[in-house]
Amino acid sequence: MAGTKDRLLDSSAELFRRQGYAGTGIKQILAGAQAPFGSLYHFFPGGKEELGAETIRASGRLYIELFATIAAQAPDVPSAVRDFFDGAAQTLVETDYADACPIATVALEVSSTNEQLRQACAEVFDGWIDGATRYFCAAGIGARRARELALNMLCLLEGAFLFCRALRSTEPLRVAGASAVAATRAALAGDT
Amino acid sequence: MAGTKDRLLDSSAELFRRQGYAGTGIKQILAGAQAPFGSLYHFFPGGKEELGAETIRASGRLYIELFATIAAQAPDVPSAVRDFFDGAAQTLVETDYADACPIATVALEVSSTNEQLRQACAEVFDGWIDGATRYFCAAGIGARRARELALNMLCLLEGAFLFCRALRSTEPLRVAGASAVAATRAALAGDT
DNA sequence: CCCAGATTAGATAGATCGCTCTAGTAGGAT
DNA sequence: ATCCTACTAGAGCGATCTATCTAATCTGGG
Repeated sequence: MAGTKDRLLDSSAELFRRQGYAGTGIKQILAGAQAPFGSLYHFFPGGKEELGAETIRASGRLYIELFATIAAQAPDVPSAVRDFFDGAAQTLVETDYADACPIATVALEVSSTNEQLRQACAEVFDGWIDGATRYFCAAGIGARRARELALNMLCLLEGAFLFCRALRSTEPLRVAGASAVAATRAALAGDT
Repeated sequence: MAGTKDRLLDSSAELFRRQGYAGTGIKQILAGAQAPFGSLYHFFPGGKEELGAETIRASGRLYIELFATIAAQAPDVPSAVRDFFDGAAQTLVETDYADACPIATVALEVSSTNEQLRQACAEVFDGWIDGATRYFCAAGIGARRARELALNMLCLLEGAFLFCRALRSTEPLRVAGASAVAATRAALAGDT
């Protein structure tokens, strides 16, 4: 069995992405992790807020790794983008439209209410944007164009997640994915 | 002074978009509306949930009207899209990155936890997608293409809102807006 | 003027919140 | 064997949550 600290992070990550930060109680996190009350404050003396910040950063790292794994298996860059969107749609259906972006729900909740958590989200998002930009740069796209493509892809993905979850449909993700793939191809072809 | 019911809806709309549904307390809503406790349960016997559902629908209607107002003043369709994104960025800066999408925060929170509120969000989103699709159709874009364009524009907008708020930057909105305008032009030109 | 319905006003109930506290156990180092 | 640190365990605190309740106060029609 994984260590208690990891179980706490896993439990809170799953609950935060589904019902947000404010909507998730400490006791619910502990029940999910099968951990006693004392353990939480042993590993996270800062309480819920510290657990939240660490959960956000850990979830962000995991999501980068997911993209890297998919990209490594794809034959080319547009295929990687397509596979990433397809995989997201599949996960969405498999989890009854619960598991989309690991931190978007929390990010919107805390952006205007909790500076520490907002910064954790900002760090994760910056890492995603930089990572995607470098990935596109490595494929031969110019730096400026690569960053725009990265931002467009991520905006399309996050927006589609929002609509898919509320509408209980994968249509937004399919349309946005097709658009992201087309934009990637255009950038690779050097179109202005 | 506006009626108490409207003040309650306005107050909750402002608070929900900034800190979400679970993160907003009834007392906070009442303080914002300068209304007594009894009034809330007089106008909304269903309590917080009924107020939430009505707030979501009212906010959704207002946002459609905002787009219609901007579109009516724009000389052509791409300009309307551009002005909408520009206006969103301006509002974001003016409100210290607080006022973005009126219901996205709530939508992500409730999509997996509260079926009644999820449905209210779904209705609003459906209305936005249909409205934008009809707008693009009226400009001469084929029905299927118009719906894809509408979804892409809305996904870009919502995703950009998320990143802008967390990163405290308008860059995502500017990049996404440029992309939406380009997609609109391409659709109008009949490109495949 | 008076009555009835609409609305205001806020005390309070009962549950749940995040968190602190003390006490206990497990396991390795010496 | 003992001791020390790491961790487990959960009772309980004060605060806050949503919601209910009763009473007071408007306001328009007869």
